[in-house]
Amino acid sequence: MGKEIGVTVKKSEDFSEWYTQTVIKSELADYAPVKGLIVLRPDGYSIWESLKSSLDKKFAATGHRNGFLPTLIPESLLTKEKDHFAGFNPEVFWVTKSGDGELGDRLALRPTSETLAYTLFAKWIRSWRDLPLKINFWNTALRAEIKATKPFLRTSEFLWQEGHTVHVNSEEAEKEVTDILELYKKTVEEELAIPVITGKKSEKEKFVGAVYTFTMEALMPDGKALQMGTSHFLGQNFSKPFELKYADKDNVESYAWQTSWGVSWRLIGGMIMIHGDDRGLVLPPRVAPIQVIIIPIYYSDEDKEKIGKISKEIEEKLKDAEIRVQVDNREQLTPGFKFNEWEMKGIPLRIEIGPKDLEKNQVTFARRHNRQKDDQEITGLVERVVSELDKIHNDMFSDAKKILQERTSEVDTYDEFKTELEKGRLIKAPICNNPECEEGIKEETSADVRVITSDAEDTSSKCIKCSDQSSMRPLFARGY
RNA sequence: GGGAACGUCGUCUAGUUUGGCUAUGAUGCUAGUCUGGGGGGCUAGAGGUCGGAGGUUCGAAUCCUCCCGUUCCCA
Repeated sequence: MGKEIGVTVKKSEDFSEWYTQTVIKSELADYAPVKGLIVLRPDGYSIWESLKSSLDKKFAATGHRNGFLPTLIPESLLTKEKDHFAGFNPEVFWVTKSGDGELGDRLALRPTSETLAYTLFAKWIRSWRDLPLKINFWNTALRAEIKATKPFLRTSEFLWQEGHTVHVNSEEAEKEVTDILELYKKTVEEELAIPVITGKKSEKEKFVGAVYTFTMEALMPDGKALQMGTSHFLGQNFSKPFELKYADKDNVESYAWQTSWGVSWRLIGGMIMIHGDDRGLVLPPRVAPIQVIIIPIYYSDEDKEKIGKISKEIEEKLKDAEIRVQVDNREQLTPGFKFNEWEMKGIPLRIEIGPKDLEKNQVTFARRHNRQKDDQEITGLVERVVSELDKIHNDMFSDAKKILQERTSEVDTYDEFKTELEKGRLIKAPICNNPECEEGIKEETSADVRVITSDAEDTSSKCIKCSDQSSMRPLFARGY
């Protein structure tokens, strides 16, 4: 009876289907009429806004300012840095017409903004006094996805932010790259309760055009790793073709040093996969559009009035404490229906208020992440809600962290590697410097080097592929 | 990159094999009523031209062609 309102498959049995149903049924997003595009509904957009505001505060505190760039980039600009363009070329959408007329120079819908931004930066920067330049853009990027798309994880247009900075020297730029990575890690852990592993990308997996790329990776329940954010050291790879030069204190012209970095709504996809369960979404409290849902329960008109009043009072008090709270006053629905609906939508804390509770001057708390219920005195309720939400966040984070640790393996042979990979593990394994070994492993197992952690150096082991002396012990996994 | 499945009221769906009456049922929606501590009951009502375009035919949701979109599985 009406069970199909909820998610109809188990997370552990059909992960892909579970994910799609959870996204659509919880009303975070819906499909757009064009292939590969999704629409963010208010609950989904609200989560994005929370992330945005948290990041904006941190960006501002570290001296970054926001700007806005147009969506269209002329072909001549996009192709200026050859490797960079080659990396994006197959995914670029082109605009070739305006009305009935053909355009002379066709225009790309930006797959990323480096070339456009750096053309402008070159105009704006004259002297060392103009540096550092630290700008961030909240926008969308468009990349034609040929492969099967998935809401939030792979779509042809996605929301993201891209930061671009310009510095006088390499040291300052490289510090920016690691500072941003740390800022991202903090945001993901503190807002989304997702534990990540940070480090470098391999030469093979780095951003096209970058000198090197830092990444943070999270492990999903199906054993695949999800890249949650990247921070690139661009060196002078772009400043040279874009003539991004400045006069230093001795009035000598030098090419500037650059970084770029970004996170996208993929973070929301990661959050859904990591925390969700068979009943649907489980939202981390700090980004939940509604943190507390109050369900009034009553039998008689008299109770209805009393309970309505107290629900309203509690709502007001929680609002004063800046908690995102809502009373579910819908009269046509039974409490049981509401419980299930809000659980599917992942609301972290539910407060039930009924006649039995009122008699004892208490309410019932029901937590989404572990489904525990207990009674709470009405006196001092606001403080307890605040601490409960923090506790829920901490529980969710430590649970996720425990799982990540349990699912990280260390191996020394290719056989063990393959066995662990089939178990859906993140695997630490020694590899040599020869790029063919990394390539070969990817071809044979479809696992790649996800991240080279700062402690990954290892010259005393044997490469799992060729048995030569190893150079490092990075983390491998299959990726999204 | 390869393979498979699918598209019919808001949602899930019957009907397609073998073309033929007013396109089936449930759920949701609206109104009323009784209810209400884990997806309520009853009564009445509204809601679809069958993903789109073309074609075959006296007649197409059903057959053919193309297009659009979605899902799942394997590199």
